[in-house]
Amino acid sequence: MTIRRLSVYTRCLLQLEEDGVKTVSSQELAERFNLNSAQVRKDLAYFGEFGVRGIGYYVSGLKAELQRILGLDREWAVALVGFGNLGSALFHYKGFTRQGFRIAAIFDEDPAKVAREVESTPIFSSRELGREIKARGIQIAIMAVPAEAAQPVADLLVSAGIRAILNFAPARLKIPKDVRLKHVDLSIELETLSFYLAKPSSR
Amino acid sequence: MTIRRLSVYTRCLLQLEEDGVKTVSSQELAERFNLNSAQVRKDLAYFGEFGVRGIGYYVSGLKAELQRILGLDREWAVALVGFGNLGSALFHYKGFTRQGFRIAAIFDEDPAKVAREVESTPIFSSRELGREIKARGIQIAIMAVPAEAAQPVADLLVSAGIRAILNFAPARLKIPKDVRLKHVDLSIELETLSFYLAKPSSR
DNA sequence: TAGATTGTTAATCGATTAACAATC
DNA sequence: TAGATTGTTAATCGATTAACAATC
Repeated sequence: MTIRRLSVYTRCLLQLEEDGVKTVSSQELAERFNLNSAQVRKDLAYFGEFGVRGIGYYVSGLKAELQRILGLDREWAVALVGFGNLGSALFHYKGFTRQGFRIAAIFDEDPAKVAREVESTPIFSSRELGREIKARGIQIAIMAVPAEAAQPVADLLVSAGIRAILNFAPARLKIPKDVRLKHVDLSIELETLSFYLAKPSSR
Repeated sequence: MTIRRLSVYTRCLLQLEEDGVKTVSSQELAERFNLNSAQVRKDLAYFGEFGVRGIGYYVSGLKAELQRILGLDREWAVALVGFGNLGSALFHYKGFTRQGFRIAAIFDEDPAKVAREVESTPIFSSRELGREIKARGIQIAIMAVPAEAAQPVADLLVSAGIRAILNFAPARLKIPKDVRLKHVDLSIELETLSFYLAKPSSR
């Protein structure tokens, strides 16, 4: 939860920096997100003393610190698995690149696509997944495969040593307990939304 | 958090039903997800008494109950805002439809796209957003617009009375406090992943 | 020095877990 | 009846908030 909030603060600091704001207090940050100022201070103090008493936090400095903590100060090599309609769009999507996630290799089953290149990014067969992931130092995978392929592909990624998955397939991945792998199932986010609408009165 | 877990249980029950399993205990469910069986029982009991003492839960019955609670027993009319590369792929993506999210209208700025149809789904100008959303009973929007368009589009959606947004734009939406609107910013999920990799030793 | 705001300790709140009577 | 497992109460744990000394 703290990490989620750090991500939110970072976005806000980027905006403040653009607006030319030099310093910001925990109170000001808290108000923007309906949080308690003590919580903001605690979140920030957890990773070091970034603030200045009587002043607050220097926007640029704090932003840089948070980006470093979140791993947004570097580029991540990403594998895109599944190069159909969705995969192709995600490849061209600027959103990932913008945050430092560079698609270093594409994987697909379709022999017609394999061994070709898109904007100088190579497309491999899923059979080559393990080798290429290691060779290219890829730690994150974006999955855009059909639901039925989701679990087999996830298993492949696990044995290739991938460490994080953003899963667009409408299936919940089952990852062995002993594997240190963080994954986000997009479909769960959607289901959460529908609950909110189905039960407008509660929470 | 309970809702997130209900979503996970539902997916598991679907699988169990396919496998022909008739009943399941809180203990069995808990083991699958590294949860405590008391927590599973509490999650389920919160919405009614679905279990049978000495037996457990009937898979089919519980699945149906959870789907109802999550609003997955009906179809939701969804607006797709932004029909570029990503928007177009999301439109053809089976994942949303599969879970009952039907794209009822598309919105885009590009005059070349407006007033056309894709697979009998009409494309409107963003100016028509308010009218069409009301006319079609749309409550959920999927945003696939450029980062700089994200906030203005979100504001439009808010005034059109939309109640949930799945945001693919790499920007964190700012929603007025008095508006009851639930939104998921996909980019925050990504940033959470990178943190996990940047700090492998902690938490 | 006076005012502001941090970092942190202690108090509060909420969520998770253990334990068990109820009951199939 | 004996065994299993629920729903729920009480105990525990962790996260949020209030309060305040430290300090710019």
